[in-house]
Amino acid sequence: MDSPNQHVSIGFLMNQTSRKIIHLLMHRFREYDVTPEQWSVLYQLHKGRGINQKELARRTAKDQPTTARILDLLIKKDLIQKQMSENDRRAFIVSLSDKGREITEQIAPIEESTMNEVVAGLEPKQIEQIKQWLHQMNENIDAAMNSKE
Amino acid sequence: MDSPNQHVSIGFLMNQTSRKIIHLLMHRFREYDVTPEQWSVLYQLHKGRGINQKELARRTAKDQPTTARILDLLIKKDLIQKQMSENDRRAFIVSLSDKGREITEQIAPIEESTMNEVVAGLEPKQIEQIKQWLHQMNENIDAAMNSKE
DNA sequence: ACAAAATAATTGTCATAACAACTATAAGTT
DNA sequence: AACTTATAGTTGTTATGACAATTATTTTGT
Repeated sequence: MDSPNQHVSIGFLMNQTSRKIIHLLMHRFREYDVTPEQWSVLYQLHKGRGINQKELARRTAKDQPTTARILDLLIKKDLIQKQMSENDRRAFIVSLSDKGREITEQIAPIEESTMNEVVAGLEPKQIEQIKQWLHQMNENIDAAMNSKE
Repeated sequence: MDSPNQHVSIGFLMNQTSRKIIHLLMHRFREYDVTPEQWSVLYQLHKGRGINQKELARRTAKDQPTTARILDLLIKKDLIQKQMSENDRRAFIVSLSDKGREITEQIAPIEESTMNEVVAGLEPKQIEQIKQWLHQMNENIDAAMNSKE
């Protein structure tokens, strides 16, 4: 706990904090045998129906292979199912199983209260401010990636 | 680019931003055949001499197995070397090779300018503010992990 | 001094993530 | 319609990260 915070790069700190959040969520979700990344997929499926894998990958900000592998695990656990799209035989529509819906609804409040613990001591306005700055950084990164390549 | 930023959890956003930063750095470092995580190890070795693996793991905020595996890769690339500690025959002292030092010094300004691009549009005071809030979250998470387990 | 506990490092396993290559299907172009 | 290009999804490879178990050494407690 020396925390020489001033001399640490913001990139390093963000990476560290992000990993710690995932780590904490993993602990809190452990009894449901669902990881935070798996939960982010379940959560998107709970919010919006009739989504194919590509769209799901976009909404969870993962690439398609990563999404496909998470879906494999979720199918093994009987939390979701895939059905072939009627319009496009290349695509699959992914949806929650009954068990998946049940678990998602159980985990949602745990995720919410855990994230409240993470941002304890910060005002709602400050949290909105961080989000706005993070969004700005995201745009900067997109611009940097596009300019150089 | 729909960016419905208000409805996205701060955990999700931080994770996404953090991954994008790593992704951008990876591109910028690619010609040196060094990943951002490998670079964080090289950087710590450049800052402080005579460090063993455990201490290096602490300073890079990685666990020991992850650190050991990164070191294996860096040894294969001839960027570092390990020597047995004289005081403690369980431990190894890790240090940069000449090639490692050279590459580290070449990459350092690239990392710095890339991170400047990432935070473009943010005032130094705002960046300090974010770091402080991130630090606060880190402490909250540590407290949460310790209380529950 | 000796047994027990702690510590430094490694190895194995699984999940996530990026990237490239591939298959199958769809959309476009002529 | 045939040919080309684009798209949805999968699979393989490598790196990172968490965790558990193991080995070798050191420290502690008596």
